[in-house]
Amino acid sequence: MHIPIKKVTPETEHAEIVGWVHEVRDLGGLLFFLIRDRTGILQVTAPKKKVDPAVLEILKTVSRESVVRIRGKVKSIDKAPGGRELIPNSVEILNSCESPLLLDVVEKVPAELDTRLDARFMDIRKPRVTAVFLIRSAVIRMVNEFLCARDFVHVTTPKIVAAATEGGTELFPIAYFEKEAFLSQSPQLYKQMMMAAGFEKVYEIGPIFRAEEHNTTKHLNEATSIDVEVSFADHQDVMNLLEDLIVSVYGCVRDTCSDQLATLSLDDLPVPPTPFPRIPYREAIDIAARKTGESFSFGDDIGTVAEKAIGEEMGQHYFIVDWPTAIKPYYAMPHREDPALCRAFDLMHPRMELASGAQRVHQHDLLVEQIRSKGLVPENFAFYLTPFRYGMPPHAGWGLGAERLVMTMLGLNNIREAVLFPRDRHRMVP
RNA sequence: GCCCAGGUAGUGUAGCGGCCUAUCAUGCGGGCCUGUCACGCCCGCGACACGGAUUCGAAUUCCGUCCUGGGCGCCA
Repeated sequence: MHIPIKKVTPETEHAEIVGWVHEVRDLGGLLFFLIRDRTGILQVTAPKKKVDPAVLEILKTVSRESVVRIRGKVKSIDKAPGGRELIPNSVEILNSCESPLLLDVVEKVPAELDTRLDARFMDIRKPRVTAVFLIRSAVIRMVNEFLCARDFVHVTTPKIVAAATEGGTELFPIAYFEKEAFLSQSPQLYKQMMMAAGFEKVYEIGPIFRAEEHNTTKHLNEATSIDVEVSFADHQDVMNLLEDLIVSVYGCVRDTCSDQLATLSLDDLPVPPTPFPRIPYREAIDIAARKTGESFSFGDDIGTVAEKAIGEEMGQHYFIVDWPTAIKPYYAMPHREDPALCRAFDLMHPRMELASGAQRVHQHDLLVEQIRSKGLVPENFAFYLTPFRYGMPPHAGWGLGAERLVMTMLGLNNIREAVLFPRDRHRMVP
């Protein structure tokens, strides 16, 4: 049986490995092959005079990125990468690879993102890209573990929805038999209904769809949202939960993904310092005004320039709290003493927004009033409002963008780097 | 959606009216090489997005089309 390349150490005697031919160096009397699998790279060394001529014959014909199985004797040697190399006894080409390659897996020559995404399967073979997705996998696993450990119920809510009820963003219309339906922009309404169902703590990690024609490095038309909703909790409670989650995920990545972090030259991944500052919206726009020289009025949304300026000033993760009720969704709970402000918050990384959440309105009549004040028609989503008349507990929650979390954690320049097959304004394939 | 910048071998680039039979790197094919690790050396292969216009002459200027990147807006 083959073993992962990472498990081949200077102490190993014999090994069988399977993987891709990463690089070939023919020195004449000596052949070097670098064989790559998900876990690492191993040098296979073939001195022409010492290896079986039949093995040599196969080795001489194998093209880069072909899939091979190699058995041999492991030699401990300082000169080889990782202090060990494999002297082959047998070589089998499981599938040969065409040439030229679609892009350079060894990264001697860079490839543009567009080229990379067209040949994504091959792009992902690059150790640096593999590392990003192994870390992403670890992040998602840790979010699951973190929330399970706190008695959260994992739920799955529909992605095909009947109406554009939530407002805020454009939705993708789809044909649903003889009716029009939409792809869900967020599980918001459903996770709130789960509060009425009595689950108390729910989470979902799933796709969300936004039909915005944006063209930026931090937006996707299909993204992954980590959504949480908690009964008998307020905005402060769920902010604390979110902060704990972020710190915990960073810590776990640092502890369990050291190989991948090293591949990305991020050996010292800093865990964000806590507590994350909570700055009121008014203070945030003051900072933006001071840093940019532009003027902002209460009720203005925080645009890209302001967001950057505030992020620069803060220099770490932070929350913006006490948002104007007018620019947050109807389900955000207004402050009792000042209804112009609400119990909504955004979690910010210096580069961008990561999450937004709020204590929700749980009183039916107030919710209806707020829906009307946003110019929406309550009758259009009775399915959502009904539970509020039959014992809806007070609750709060948030939604966190998984891609943005990974992107900011690893310092990726483009959010597309954090998605296997990104969907943007112009790309549906592959 | 607006604005800007682009599309040159498989990949990444240089060239920006005639010195272009188009540069360099990588790759691929052939040759030499026993410790490479971006192996090295020699020979060769391979490209101006598409359509139109201007011009004696267009990769280079202009118009249109398609495609891409970035900034902003919108949005999370």
